[in-house]
Order: sequence, then C-alpha cells, then structure tokens
Amino acid sequence: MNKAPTKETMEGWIQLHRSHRYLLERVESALKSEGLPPLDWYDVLLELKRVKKTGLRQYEISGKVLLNKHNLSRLIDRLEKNGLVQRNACPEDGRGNLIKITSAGEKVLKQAWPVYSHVIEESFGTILKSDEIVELTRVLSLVLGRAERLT
Amino acid sequence: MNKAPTKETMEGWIQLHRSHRYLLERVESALKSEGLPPLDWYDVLLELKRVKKTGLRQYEISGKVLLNKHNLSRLIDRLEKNGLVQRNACPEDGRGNLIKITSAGEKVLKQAWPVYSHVIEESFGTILKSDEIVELTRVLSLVLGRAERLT
DNA sequence: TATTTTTGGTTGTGATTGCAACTATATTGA
DNA sequence: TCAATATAGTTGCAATCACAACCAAAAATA
Repeated sequence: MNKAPTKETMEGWIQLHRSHRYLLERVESALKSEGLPPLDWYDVLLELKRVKKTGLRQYEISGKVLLNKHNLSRLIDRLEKNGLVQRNACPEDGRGNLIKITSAGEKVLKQAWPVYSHVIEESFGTILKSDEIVELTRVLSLVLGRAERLT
Repeated sequence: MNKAPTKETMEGWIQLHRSHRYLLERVESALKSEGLPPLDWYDVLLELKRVKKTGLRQYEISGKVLLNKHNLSRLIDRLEKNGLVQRNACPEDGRGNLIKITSAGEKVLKQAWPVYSHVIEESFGTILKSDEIVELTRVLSLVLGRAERLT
C-alpha cells in the first residue's frame, strides 16, 4: 500500500485537471456573456428535468452532481428565488424537501443549451475523434465508479 | 458551423466534469486533513520549483496553471505571506515582478507530495490500466492544445 | 417505549472567487 | 517624439464557497 504513482499517472491527472479548468472556463464565460446562469444551475436543472414529475430530494441531486450539501442547499435557494425550482414538503420524510423544476426552469435549460453545447462541440467534440471520446468516457466512468455521494 | 454536439460528446464532457470534481474533492480533503495547503498552492509552487533559479513572471505562471491574473495575484499574496515565495523586482519590465520559490516553499512541496500522490494513485492510478492513462493523457492534451493563457 | 445515533438540511462566518475599475509601465505607430 | 493602445499586475466589492455548528426528523438500539 501507499505506492507512489507512476509518472504517467500524475501526468494524466494533471492533464485532466488542466483540460477541465480550460473547458469549464470557456463554458462559464460563454454562458455569462449571454446573460445565462452558471453551469451548476444547468446541471441541477437538468437532473430535475429528467424526473420532472416526481422531483428529487436534495441528497439525490447532491449524489448526481457531486455538490456538497451546504452548497447545494444554497444553490437551491438561488434557483428558488429565481423561480426555476420549487421546494415542496416531503410527505415521507419530514426533514427533507422535494425539489421540482418549474416551467421557467425548463425554459432556462432550453435557452442555455445552444450556448453550452456549442462551446463543448467547438472545444472538445471537434478536437477529438468520435472513438476517442467514447473511450475517454468509458475510462473516466471507471474512475467515477467509486464515487459515492459527498457528505 | 454551430453544429450540435453528438450525444457522446456531451456525455464525455459530463464525465470529465464529474470525475474531475470527484478527484479534486478527494485531493483537497486529503491535503486539508493533513494540515497542508490547497492544491493550487502546490501547482504554483511546483512550476516555480522547476525553474528555481530564474523564477517566473506572474503571467507565465498564469499560462501554465490556467489561473486568471487577479486570482493568481492574490494567491501569490498568500504564498508570500506564508514565506513560500518571494516577489522580486523585475529588471527588464518595471510593471511586473519575478516570483521565486523559497526553501520553505520547497519544503511544503515535499510534505504535500506523499499525501497528494497517494490520493491520485489510489483513486486514479490503480483504477486504470497504464495504457489507458497514457491514452487519456494524449487525448486530453489535444484538447488543451488550443489553450492559451487566460486573460 | 425511551434513548442514542444517524441523516437531511440549514445557517453563521471567514476565506476565496469573479468582475470591473484602476495604476503603471511598455509598445505601437503617427 | 508624443499620443494612443496594450500589457502586467493590483484592488474594491459583491457573490460564492468551505467548514463547523446547528436543528429536526428518522432509524437504530436498548
């Protein structure tokens, strides 16, 4: 145990770190320049849209987007304040609440999609070959396979 | 132009985003739990150590670690306040300064390395095969190939 | 059932970030 | 040479984040 990583391992991680920062920066600045909310909003809204009818508990959202609970709680505050989601009392668990997307929330998703997707296509999709992307996805999902919900 | 990304492209990006968040979270919390400074400090110090003698201008560091200039400026403030780097006047450009790592800075690098590397090895290095990591690195460096210094 | 522990979520507070405005020096170009 | 513009870095401020402490309900345990 406690084996040191190979040089390639560290290089891979650094590349992951940098390329992520690079892409994220591009996405965020594109969204902002169009007057759209940041990517985190999109991520959460998208998860909510996928289960539109039933809604999601905060801990479920947290598990999906990997945001810790206090940040998520306040993110939901902001979404709610902007009318993009609703906090509903949760019948089976008095502690929690059930978050549902509103139609305004869906509208934001629709508006953000072209901007978001264009950046990703331009800076990522067209740079790599299709099979490279598929392989990348496979490999990274192995890493994430271990992921559990953040506290 | 303005082509929509394929489904795989978007999936790949999402996987990149989530796995990065996951790994970063692990690294940061490991560092913190050992009383060590955050990863950004490490990144900057490492770049400085690579050119120990000559030092680096802030814009050079910025180009390497992809931090924008105002955040970097304040990060250097913190490093300097903790005695890990020195800001030296820059002879050929009166606007800028030349940042150099101190021996205390090198010591921090040394202390952080085992903690940092252990997490990466455990959560990344051992999960993937060596050739998967090499390929991942290659592909991501293509993405980053376009990267220029952030404003 | 009563007590303890765990879980879901919120909130106070200080640190960090992002944006925009700013200073000062360098570079360009008329 | 002198004005205009670009670049390097800093700073004020508001928004966001991380940590810890907290509350309330649920689950586990006695």
